[in-house]
Amino acid sequence: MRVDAARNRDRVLSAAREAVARGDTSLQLNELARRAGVGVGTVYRNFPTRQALLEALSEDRLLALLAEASAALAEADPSSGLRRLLRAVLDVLLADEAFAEVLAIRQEARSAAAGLKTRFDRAAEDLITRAREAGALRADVDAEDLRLMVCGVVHAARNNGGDTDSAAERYLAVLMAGLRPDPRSAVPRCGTRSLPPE
Amino acid sequence: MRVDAARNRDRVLSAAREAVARGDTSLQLNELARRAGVGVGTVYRNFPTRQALLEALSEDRLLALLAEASAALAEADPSSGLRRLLRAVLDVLLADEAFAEVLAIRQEARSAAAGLKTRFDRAAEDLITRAREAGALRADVDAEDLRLMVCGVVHAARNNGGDTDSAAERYLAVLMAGLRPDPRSAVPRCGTRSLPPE
Amino acid sequence: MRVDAARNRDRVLSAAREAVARGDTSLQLNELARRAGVGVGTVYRNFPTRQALLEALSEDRLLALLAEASAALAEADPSSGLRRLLRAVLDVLLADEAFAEVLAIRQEARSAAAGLKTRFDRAAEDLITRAREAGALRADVDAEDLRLMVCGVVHAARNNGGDTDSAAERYLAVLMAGLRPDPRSAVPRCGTRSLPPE
Amino acid sequence: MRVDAARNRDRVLSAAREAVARGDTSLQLNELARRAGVGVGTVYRNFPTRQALLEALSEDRLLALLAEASAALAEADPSSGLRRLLRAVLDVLLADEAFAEVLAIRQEARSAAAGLKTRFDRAAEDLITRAREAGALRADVDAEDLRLMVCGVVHAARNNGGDTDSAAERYLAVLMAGLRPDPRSAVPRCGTRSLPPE
DNA sequence: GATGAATGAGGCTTCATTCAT
DNA sequence: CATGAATGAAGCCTCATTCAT
Repeated sequence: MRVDAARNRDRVLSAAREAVARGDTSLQLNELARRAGVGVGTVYRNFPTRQALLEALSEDRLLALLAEASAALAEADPSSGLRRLLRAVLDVLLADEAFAEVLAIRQEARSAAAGLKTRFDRAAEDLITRAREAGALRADVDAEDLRLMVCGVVHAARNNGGDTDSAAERYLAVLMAGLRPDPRSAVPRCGTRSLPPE
Repeated sequence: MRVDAARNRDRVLSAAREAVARGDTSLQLNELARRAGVGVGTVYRNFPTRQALLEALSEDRLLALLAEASAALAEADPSSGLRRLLRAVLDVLLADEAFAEVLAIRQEARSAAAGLKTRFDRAAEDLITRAREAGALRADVDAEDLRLMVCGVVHAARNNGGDTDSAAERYLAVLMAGLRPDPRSAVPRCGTRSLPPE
Repeated sequence: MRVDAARNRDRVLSAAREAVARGDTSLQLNELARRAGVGVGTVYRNFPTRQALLEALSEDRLLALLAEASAALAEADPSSGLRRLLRAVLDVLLADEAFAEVLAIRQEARSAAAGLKTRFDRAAEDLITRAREAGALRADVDAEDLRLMVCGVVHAARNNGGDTDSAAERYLAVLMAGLRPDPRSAVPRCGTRSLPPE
Repeated sequence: MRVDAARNRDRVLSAAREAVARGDTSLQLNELARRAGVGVGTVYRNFPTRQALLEALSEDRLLALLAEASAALAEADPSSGLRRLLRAVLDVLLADEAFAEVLAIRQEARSAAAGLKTRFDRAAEDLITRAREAGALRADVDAEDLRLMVCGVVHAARNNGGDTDSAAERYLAVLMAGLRPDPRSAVPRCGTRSLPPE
């Protein structure tokens, strides 16, 4: 019966993913059960609350982002590593509207997703430290800030009247530019290397 | 009886403002009627939908921001004028959580608020153009982008675990830094103006 | 509309009384609404909880019992006054199964029924004191005790396999006999008036 | 495997006893299975209904009461024998809230508990007859009446706002006093036996 | 205009029972 | 025999909106 149970659980998750893809992030457990062709009780057994379902949906995403963070850390250039990670977060958020809730909202529960999020923040912190030491990142932002600002970018882009993706593109560019340490405060003298060599 | 009607409308608006100030942005018309000491029907007559109420609430805010835009345009320095406006928007959004919905969401209706928002965007556009010509602003953002990005900043700050205001402060700093034209593309030369010669 | 509202309220109460009379004391608000031919919301507006409905149902009963208590107090013989009241309580409980919940359960809410119950207990206390002073009632029971013991009598009688009423009759007789002060402790001497004159 | 089955059954019973001791008499079979560390199916096999479980739980109690009835019958004084039995019933009921359901409710099934209850009633009947003949018990109560009245006493005591045990104590005293034959009908004479001559 | 009672669809959740493994 | 996942009817309650007065 392990197999059956797993299949049902997957059906629910699939239905949820489909709903999110359709742009319906309400994730009503009853409705989901109907769509998944499964009893309400089954949904409730697996995911007692919408939040639990949301977190289950997010685990894959978080694992992918963790992998991305590792890859970013493996890059030689701290700045481009960081850029890569922010991009990756942005892409996931654009693809999965519901995921923003998990990434933005402060988790209270002791859950797998909360753990992964913490691990992700730690990985990001490593990148951040490295970038900061390389002079590529301003001093007053930490992993949580970055995470939330990317969420902010997506939030803004989604409300844009035109193309969400291209808006996100531009807003991310603004964010990344804004993350460079302030040249005025950092290297105020002309003739120094405040710019990368062309 | 015109007076009575106006007073009732005001009562509802007051109750709504109070609710928002309390952090309750659900603005349930029934509940509001109760708090305002007014029949539900009265609320519905004046504000057929939550959205209508929201927009009514926003008119003051939008007028204030319009005034702010004028003042900003009156400033000598284009860059500081722009900064001033962004700050003002941020402050209003921090003070009024519901206002973000009006500022961020694409209006459909032919409403007073929609008109004011358009006027605000136009005023901002003036500031933007001036700042861009002064080389203080990157080329790829318009008034809508700015508006939405500030909403994004507030969105991010509100989800910050610590102090919302200080987070907003930092995020706005990042945004403003990011809005400067990319020094790499600008071919900056020591002692020259920061814009490429036309 | 006051009239309409009152009629609806009464319909619900009637439906509830009918249900109780049928022996259904579950008083499910949805079901009641259906039977009363009224929207669920209407029931919930008038009686937010089953308990509230129960108490509303009880008010008549409690008023009747209060009147009975007055009448009992007006009787010359303390003992027969008390007997009369216990009988009255018993009769009401036999006629209305749901009423036992109100009479037995400790009310927490500030409700009309709670107030009436308190008033009833006070009235009973007067009877009790008088009977006690007349040597017709043992010293170790108060109004609450009497109330609960009559509930106990009904509880027992309802579970009797035979005729509930006749069982109640007998159990009440036992109770009333048990309430007389213990002749051994009270008037231990032969030749005194421990018995009423024949 | 017979051993396993028995152990499982015992686990369920233990869990049920524990629940009752905790004051939870709902005895939900699912919940019980979880607590007992046993599958739901196992619970259902052993106790198809809550009632069945209740009766299984009661067998010990009923056996104990049967023993008590024998002991009471062995006492020289009919009156004190009866008192002893009522006390014992009361104590069991106070200790086990669920047991009242078995003792009070009319059993339908052909069950072990029903049989024991009948045997108990028969044993009580012996005591009753003896007490009646000794003039210590009124004529209009039988074993079922006594059983139910003690249930009534517990019912009343549980609803008392103060200490359940002390209330039960008092109510039992009232019951026992009430069980004595009515002195008025007995034509009592000073110095004579309290029974009329046959 | 104002009132607020009425409506009832809609969403949520539990739990007794079954049954595939 | 044991397991425990699955089921879904059944109950609960809210709230946006209408409409009789």
